[in-house]
Amino acid sequence: DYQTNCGNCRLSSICLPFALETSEVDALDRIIQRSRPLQKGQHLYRESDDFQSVYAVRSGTLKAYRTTDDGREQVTGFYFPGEILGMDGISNNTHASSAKALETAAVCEIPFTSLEKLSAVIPHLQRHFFQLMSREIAEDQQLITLLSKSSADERVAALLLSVSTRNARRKLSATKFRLSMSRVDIGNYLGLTVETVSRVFSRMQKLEVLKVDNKEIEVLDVDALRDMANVS
Amino acid sequence: DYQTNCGNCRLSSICLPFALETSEVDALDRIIQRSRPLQKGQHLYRESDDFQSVYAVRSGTLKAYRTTDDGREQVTGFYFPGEILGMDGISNNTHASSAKALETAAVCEIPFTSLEKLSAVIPHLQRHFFQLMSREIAEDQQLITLLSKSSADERVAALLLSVSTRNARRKLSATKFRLSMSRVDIGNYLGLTVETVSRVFSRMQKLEVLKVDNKEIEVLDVDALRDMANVS
DNA sequence: GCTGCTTATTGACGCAGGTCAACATTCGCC
DNA sequence: GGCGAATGTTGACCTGCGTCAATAAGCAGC
Repeated sequence: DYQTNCGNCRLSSICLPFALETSEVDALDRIIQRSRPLQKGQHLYRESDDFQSVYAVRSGTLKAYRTTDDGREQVTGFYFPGEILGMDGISNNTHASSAKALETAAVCEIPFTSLEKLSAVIPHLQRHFFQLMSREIAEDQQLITLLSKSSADERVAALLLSVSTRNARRKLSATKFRLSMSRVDIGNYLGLTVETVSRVFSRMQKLEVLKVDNKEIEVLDVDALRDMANVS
Repeated sequence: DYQTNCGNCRLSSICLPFALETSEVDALDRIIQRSRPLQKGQHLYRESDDFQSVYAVRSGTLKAYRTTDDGREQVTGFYFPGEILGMDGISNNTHASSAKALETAAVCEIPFTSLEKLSAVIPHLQRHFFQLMSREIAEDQQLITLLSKSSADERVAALLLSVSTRNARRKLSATKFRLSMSRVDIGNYLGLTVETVSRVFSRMQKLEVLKVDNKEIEVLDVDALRDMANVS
């Protein structure tokens, strides 16, 4: 099958609580389903699908988005390997957003009822999922602040720093990476138009903060980028 | 003391899972702490306080906000009776936002470690808190969409409809109510300036969608308001 | 390689909402 | 009830980003 188990998964440090014992990891492993990879553009789930599972990204990137009442799309997040998505579906037993692969991607499916049962007997696991959801709330609130208060430059800088940090966590380069999402998706996520995103990239390149070659990004001056994002 | 228990609380339909048995409600009651009311302007908790508890609003209104790196404030939510706040603190054992009373307000304090323990033995309760957190995520995502895609008119209309709905849930008037938050807070929450909020209210009044008398709002034409908010 | 299609860049222009300023109203406090 | 401070309203002006349009660069399929 597609990958043996959580015990030898190098993403488990991001995805699982530290404190699990081997027997507990095995129990979790038994409920997790690994299926064949999604192709670029394929959906993992769609808005208003029945909610069954949450998903951990094994490889590739996904975007989550919801469709507004007037038919437009709002990207609500990007998900990288080790990150978990689908938790917004728990409240109504219906997915509140859709999730689509931005490139070939593999996920671990975690059936939620099994997870609940297991959580009741593994306190660390229950705690872990409470924490994951809480983190998602805190992150959404940061995005809210970004959308409500920041300029185009600040928004783009903040996204780049976020991608950079998340890459570092997976032992990838924090300064040189490929953006798997299109400019449209970036703009949509940040509440900007494609044109504005493109202009910000150009400006940052002119200021020698970035080197931009289509989706390949190199951060030349992290401090300057931090300044632009207004973070300490 | 301040209110006897959850069993006879008329907000329990909003705040608790339906399916709890009497003995389970009693168990919950035993961990909940009810203290004296907060005065207007008083804090329930502050950003970076140790996280101990989540809180259910018993009466009054609170606002949650976080302070940005450059010292400005971002209002992330308003909390009405029956609603639960503080869940963003779980992930770091530190509150990610501050909560302040907008008027005299009473809350039930729910110590989180006790809640976790109880959740492990009352499946409905565990489920309920997963759902509450999931709902918070879904609501934040709606706000994200609002901030990212909507005009000033749409934002204000959406907020008014939200307040209206939440009033209705508590058997209060859906069309005539007092906004406990200031124009500054509304603007801050919606990513608008006070002036813009004020102008939108004036415009809606001129269009006979609302009657505005300072904080007293009467919705004269719900359908028009829904149209302005772009919802079906 | 070429062809058509999708995605990205750049420029010119307009407007929704921000900013600044003056004034009005409300509210807490004595 | 009166006073001062905080909050809300309205107007005039300005600007950052959206819109529209033209062009360029990637990319999949043949």
